[in-house]
Amino acid sequence: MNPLASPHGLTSDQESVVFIVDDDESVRRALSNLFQSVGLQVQEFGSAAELLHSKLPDVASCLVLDIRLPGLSGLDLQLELTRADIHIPIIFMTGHGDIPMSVRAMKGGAIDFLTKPFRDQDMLDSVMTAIKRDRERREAQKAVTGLREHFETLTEREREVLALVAAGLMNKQIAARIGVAEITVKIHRGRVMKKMGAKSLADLVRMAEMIGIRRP
Amino acid sequence: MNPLASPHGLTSDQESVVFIVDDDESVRRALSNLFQSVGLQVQEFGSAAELLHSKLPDVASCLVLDIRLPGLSGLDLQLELTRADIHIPIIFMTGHGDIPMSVRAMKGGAIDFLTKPFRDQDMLDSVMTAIKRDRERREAQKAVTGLREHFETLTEREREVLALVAAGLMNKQIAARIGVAEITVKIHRGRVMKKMGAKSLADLVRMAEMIGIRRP
DNA sequence: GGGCGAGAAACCTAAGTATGATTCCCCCCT
DNA sequence: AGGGGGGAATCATACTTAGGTTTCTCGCCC
Repeated sequence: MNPLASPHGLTSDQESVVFIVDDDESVRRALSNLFQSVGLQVQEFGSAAELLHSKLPDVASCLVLDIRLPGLSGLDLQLELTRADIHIPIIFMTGHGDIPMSVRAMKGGAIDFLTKPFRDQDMLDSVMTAIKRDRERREAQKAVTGLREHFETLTEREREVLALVAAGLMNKQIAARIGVAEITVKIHRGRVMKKMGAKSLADLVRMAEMIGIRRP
Repeated sequence: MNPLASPHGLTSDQESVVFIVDDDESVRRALSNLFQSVGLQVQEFGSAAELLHSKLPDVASCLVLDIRLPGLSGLDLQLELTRADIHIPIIFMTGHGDIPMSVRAMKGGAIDFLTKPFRDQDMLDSVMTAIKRDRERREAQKAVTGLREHFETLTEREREVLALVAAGLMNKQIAARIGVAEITVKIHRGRVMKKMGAKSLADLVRMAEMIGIRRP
């Protein structure tokens, strides 16, 4: 049997969690069962504050959120998370929502907005989509973060040289621009390549693009 | 007075059109007046088919679409346009919509989904956002298209060399890979630079990224 | 003192630019 | 049919410029 398959026969998405936020325990229980039945891990919260005060595991995940919550509403929570630069995909559900609410949620980047009662399969589809998106976002993020860490080890001069190299200037032009000898530029340049772990100039240019280095 | 300002005192967005699709002429008339009052150009259609059969001007624009239309519905039209790879921003309006409709529209990339009656200012805000987005999309598209045109002028060999150069290989490595002498690679490479209009290797690498050249 | 920036000298490799020549293939004209 | 032109690809030779490394030396500042 495929070791990646859950005991239920569906593939478990290697480390992924669904966070459920709903003040109704019976709803949480039902959703938990649903998600666990397909091999997903689950974590339950009774309010937005509860979720905000807990530290979320660093794995692909998504939020299943009731619009109406005690304290912060679901939409408020979405806004808070966005402001905190936490971009976990959100699936909203509601029994008494309206169109402006759903539009606001979707504009805010929500994956879906389900009206109760919804079909289990619809919820599962949305959760799977959300987790897939989160995994992709995390992978992209991880690459950029790694690059930024390398970038942090550069000295001011080296960053300056990196920017000019990535802009396509020749060593002698860079030297003239920053007022040093060409040989000095070569030395900085070599160190930049080593510190950034670039195996070629093409590599370095792509790295500069990824961490958003603007031409000076 | 600022030559970019319209006679109404609001800045006219240099060449931009709003396409209105609604089967109710009085609605179209009212919207036309609204948009023209802020210096926007307008084009009206009574049905989805009417719009699909007309050739749209090549300027920043957006669609204001009633959900309920004779023939193809607004959502159907959105789907058709997406399938035809036409990504003009869409603003929906409806008097009798529901949440699933709005969610479907937003998932499909709509800018907004307004319920009648809406405030004029809300519609104008959405239209401005939509046109701004379209202008940005067009500019990005134009750059890529220009690059692709240059790419089309390359011979097979030159494209091969371009891909390997962008991947960061040295001339001698490229030569070995494709089974020619290093000098030949240099010649191809020089021609690639000229034909693509790249002023530096960094330039060329970015171009390759933009037109989506995958490392072989 | 150690990290950082700057630089000199020497040396080597990589890249880029002619010039010329050959071959192959395709198309057009006589 | 035959001939010519031209684009494309290939390679050689020769030369110039750019890029990169190593070693060593200063000066500065914390």
